[in-house]
Amino acid sequence: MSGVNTTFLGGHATKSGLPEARDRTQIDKIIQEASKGSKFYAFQQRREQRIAEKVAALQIKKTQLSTGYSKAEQETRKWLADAESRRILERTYLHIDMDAFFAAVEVLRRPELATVPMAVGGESMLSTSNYVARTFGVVAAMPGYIARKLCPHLIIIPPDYTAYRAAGAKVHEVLRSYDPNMSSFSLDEASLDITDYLARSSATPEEVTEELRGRVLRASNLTCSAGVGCSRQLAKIGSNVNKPNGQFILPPDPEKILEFLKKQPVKRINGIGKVTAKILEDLLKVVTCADIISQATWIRLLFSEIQSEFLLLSALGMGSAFGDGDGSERKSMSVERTFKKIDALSDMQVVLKKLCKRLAEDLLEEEWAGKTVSIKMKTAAFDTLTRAVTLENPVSTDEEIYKHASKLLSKNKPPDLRLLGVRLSGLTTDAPRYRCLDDFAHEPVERPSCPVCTQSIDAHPDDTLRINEHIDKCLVPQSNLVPQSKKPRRTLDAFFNKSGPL
DNA sequence: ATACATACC
DNA sequence: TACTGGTATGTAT
Repeated sequence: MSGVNTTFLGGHATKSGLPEARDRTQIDKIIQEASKGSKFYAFQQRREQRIAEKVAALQIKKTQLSTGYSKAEQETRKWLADAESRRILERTYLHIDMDAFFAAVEVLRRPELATVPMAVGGESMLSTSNYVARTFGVVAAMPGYIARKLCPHLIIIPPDYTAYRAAGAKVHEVLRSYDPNMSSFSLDEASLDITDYLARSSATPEEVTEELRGRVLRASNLTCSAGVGCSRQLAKIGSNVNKPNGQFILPPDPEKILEFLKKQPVKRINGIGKVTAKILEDLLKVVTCADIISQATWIRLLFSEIQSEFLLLSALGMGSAFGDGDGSERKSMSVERTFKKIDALSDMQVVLKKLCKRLAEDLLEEEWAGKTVSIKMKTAAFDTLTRAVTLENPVSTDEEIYKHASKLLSKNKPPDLRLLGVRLSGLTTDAPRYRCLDDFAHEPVERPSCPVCTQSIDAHPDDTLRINEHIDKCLVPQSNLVPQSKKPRRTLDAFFNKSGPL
């Protein structure tokens, strides 16, 4: 093993293929040189080692299971036939992927950037690059300083999310006219169910997609690529086929679908990343979706049921891709920051406090509270540690979150850190508005007492509005006209702030 | 419930 | 000099 695979160094170009000014080996060499000797490089080496061990363990498992293979093969055949019989071809999905989105928005403002290598991001990380930069091997998720080694003339533009949001909103508006329930994964990608639209319009999917892309272009001055298929997953894979500024229509025909997937590398499947792709290749020589089918028995024998079912269904083009379902509620909220290495607990606490404040602000905006507080620590060597506590009652203020987070930190303080994060999960919306009046009437409760006048307040302990009204009156006795805070919790928080840490 | 790993943009 | 941040989910314990 000569060095870390550049796929693990942020250099991989699984993105759309343009002719490259430099060939792949040359690019890989430059990335290697730029990374060698860094802590990050060492970390990736350890990571690759771990993956190699995992593959070795699976290889042993494979030899041990070889006697049961033929029986398992019968079952696999049955499983595949059964799955095939349930294929759904009736709905039509369209996946939209904006071309080099952030970079394209920047080009709108500064057209001269269209013809020079340019990327959006910072010295430590790039979000995207334009197509000129890609010919140098400069891609998203690559550190800016490495990108400069590949392309010394690269122009790096700091991101302007406000502009991207505005551009994204224009695009979404167009998309919603094709599917009002359109779900967008991010600013630059969206999945539409266009079955109803097609039924109404009597135009072909090709025509509708051309028209849609034309409308997106006119509304935003941005180009996009589109894929159409009978599942969201297929539509998404298809959107990559004729990128940029192109489209691909996959007919709802099982034979055409399988023929299309045959050539697709497994890495194209949403949910298969570089680790899974490497394990599949090293263990079973699986590279394409067709390989998944031909190795289906081993996949079922060696991987978990969830994992193998996902892989096989995906390879058949029947995967229920992410976003297929609900689109549901948020499950957690978190904040994390990377910084120059720190060693002292007190410095860590200062950062942690800021993170908690930020998290509390974000929580307040959507009125969430949560029962599980977690912290995430990344050492200077890039090892990640997480620690969590689950509480009796949901919390939402920075003081409460910090109280638990800092306990977790001091109990587990690593020698050094390059990143800290706080997360709140087990979320509930903390407003008492879902309680009906009956709850208040029947529950025997203790009256809360006022921290100012120390008298008991004639209100339920959850009734922060009335409690705050009372406290406000005590705090400002000369005024009868107490302006009602829209966010009652704030008043109480402000009152107790003095006793909080820092 | 907790820790860790993988994935996506 | 320098390798993100936010969210979800799968796996193992």
